Amino acid sequence: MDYIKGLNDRQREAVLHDEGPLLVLAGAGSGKTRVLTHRIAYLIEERGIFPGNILAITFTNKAADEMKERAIGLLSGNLDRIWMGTFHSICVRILRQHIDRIGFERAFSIYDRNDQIALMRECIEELGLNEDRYKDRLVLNMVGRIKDSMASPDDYIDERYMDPVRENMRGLYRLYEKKLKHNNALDFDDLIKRTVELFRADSDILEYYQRKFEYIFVDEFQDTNGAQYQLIRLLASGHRNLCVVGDDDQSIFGWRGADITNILSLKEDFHEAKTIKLEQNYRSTQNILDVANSIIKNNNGRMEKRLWTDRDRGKQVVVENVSDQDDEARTVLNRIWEHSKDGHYKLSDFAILYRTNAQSRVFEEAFMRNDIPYRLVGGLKFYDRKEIKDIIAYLRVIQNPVDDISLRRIINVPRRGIGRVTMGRVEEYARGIDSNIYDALMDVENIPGLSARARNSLRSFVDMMNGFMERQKAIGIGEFIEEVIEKVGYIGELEDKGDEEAQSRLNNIEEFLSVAVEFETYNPDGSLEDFLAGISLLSDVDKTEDRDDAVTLLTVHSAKGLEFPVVFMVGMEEGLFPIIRDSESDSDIEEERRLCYVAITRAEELLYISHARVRTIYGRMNYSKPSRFIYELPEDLIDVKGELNRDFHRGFNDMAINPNERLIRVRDYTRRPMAPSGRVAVDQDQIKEGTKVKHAKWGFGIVAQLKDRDDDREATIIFDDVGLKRLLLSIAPIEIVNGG
DNA sequence: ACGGGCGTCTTTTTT
DNA sequence: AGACGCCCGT
Repeated sequence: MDYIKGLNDRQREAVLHDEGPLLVLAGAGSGKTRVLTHRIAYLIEERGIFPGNILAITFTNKAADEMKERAIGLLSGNLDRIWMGTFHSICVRILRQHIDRIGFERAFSIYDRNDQIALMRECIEELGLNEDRYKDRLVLNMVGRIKDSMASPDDYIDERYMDPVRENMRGLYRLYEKKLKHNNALDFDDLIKRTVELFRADSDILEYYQRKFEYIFVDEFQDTNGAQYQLIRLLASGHRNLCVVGDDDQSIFGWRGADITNILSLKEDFHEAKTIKLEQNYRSTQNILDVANSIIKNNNGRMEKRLWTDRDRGKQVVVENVSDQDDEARTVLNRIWEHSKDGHYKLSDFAILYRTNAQSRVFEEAFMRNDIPYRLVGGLKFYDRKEIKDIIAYLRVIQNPVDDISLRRIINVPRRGIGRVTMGRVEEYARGIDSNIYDALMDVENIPGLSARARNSLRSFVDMMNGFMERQKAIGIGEFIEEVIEKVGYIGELEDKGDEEAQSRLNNIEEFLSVAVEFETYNPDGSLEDFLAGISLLSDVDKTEDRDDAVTLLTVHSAKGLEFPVVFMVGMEEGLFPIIRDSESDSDIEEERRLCYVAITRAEELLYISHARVRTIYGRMNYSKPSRFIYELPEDLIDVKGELNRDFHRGFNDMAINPNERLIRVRDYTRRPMAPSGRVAVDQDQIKEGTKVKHAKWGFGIVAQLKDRDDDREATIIFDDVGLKRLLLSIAPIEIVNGG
């Protein structure tokens, strides 16, 4: 049949796999998308599976679209009914149907990182906690990780050892959850967690979906977290036709809760799973693959895999030593010029990969100066612009009036004379009637202490919003949004201002309108909720327009799953890539190395790696050494331009990583590998996140975060008196405090 | 209520 | 270096 034409043996085996669970370990560029699309087509055409009974989960919406398109190319029918999308969008789709079953309303808002921060700040303030000691982002990270693993705060924090700090942490978590509920809002983590909760709460709903999804596919399985795994496990436990595709070497989202041991869990929960390895690479030259292999082999506990290709050796990988970031940009531009002037490569064949978003700026400037079109993935995002966020906040309030975070954002934008004092009174009243701001506003005549002026402003604001809610039912989304922007006075204020910035804001609003119109065209029945959810669940890659012919600038994380004929890996300096927070500690080097591996394997034909001797960070000059990863490259395969001092870095070889670390690693978050014995100051096994400790100098504190170091563990501890500190457990003079 | 001036912190990576 | 929040003067 057509579905297996041109596939290698292993790929064919995966495509034709009969019933039951299947684990495809797919090396970079080994044609996994091909396997997925062909298998889907095969199931539909040959096995007569109805597309609506297939669920395929991808990492970005773009990947879903691509997969859909490619599968359609193999089919005679269409794929309209297939469920294909990201974890988050699939969950939203389910929750919009059934979330009332677990006490939310179907019009729930979806909170992004900024909304989360705003909400957490409220919590910290409301509990009267010291903002220096309880950093919103740190608390949020903790909360997020708890949610990712499906644990509740009470699972996480042991009742027997309560103390003020721990009590506060739990209080914050609880208040945060309460506020989300109060605002009828879900954060990103909730989208997954609440869906699992829904399934656990209502077996009828679960059974419905278990029966519906006869075949389930999960792409990029190595980057799923605990909650996502639970979701898959629940859904797949009926038909057990679960096909996951992943590569442990490309696991780069550990910091976000991704748990590579899900692969082990899968083998336990679906013990009959068949494993197929894809090792033939169709993307890169042999030189590039050798370079990639020579990097990744320095990691421990891998599932052994060795990429090979029958393609040519190709050109040598070039390592460039440049003086600073401007020199780096210049060098890259010259290379691009060199390779594109004879028409051999198009601009869209080039990609610049960096470790942190901040590095894009120099390149943007260089491209702009030289009039070279580029497209920037991530970074300063369109949807992060103030004016767009304001409009979205309006729409959210119209959709879900109890969303206080959004309401507070726009109640005085544009200026309506509703200031801090007025809002203080309104919110106090809202708390008094145990309700939301919007409810309070509906009751504006009864709010004490308002000036007549403020009362009038509030009244007309509510009237206006009520009007929108009615109006929304009557007309299409594009027209509706245009009306909102107009009536709200946003355009008027900007036009009055009339400077360059205001003009660019107006243009952005114009662009937002065309997004809405486009949405309406493609989704004639789409609701305002669908529109808003669609926007908030876009990944950076999704948000970036495919410009005709432009160089792509993006982080290595964003580049996952993409490929380019020519790749520039820039900023390959110790401390930046691998990134290291402070001079004392290195972060998880193995994940950094995997990141490096992902970057290298994006390249098809040419790969340039550059490192600068001087880099300006925070406006300060820093001398930097070449990345340790550069020294892991095989000498005979690289072409070094300029000096590379091999003695310089010899020290890194001594920092060998405990070879057993990977194997010891267990999937229970609370159990961690022991550090090597000999210089253990405290029984490390006893120390968990949440453990109360006493430090010789800094007194009492609570462990907020634990991280594995090379052969040690680093604890982030919040001390009662001195606040946040980072310590290595093997040498820190701390002891565990029992009781309360 | 609002805008300007000054001090602070930042940067890991993102659905 | 730049963004952001905070304080103060209008």
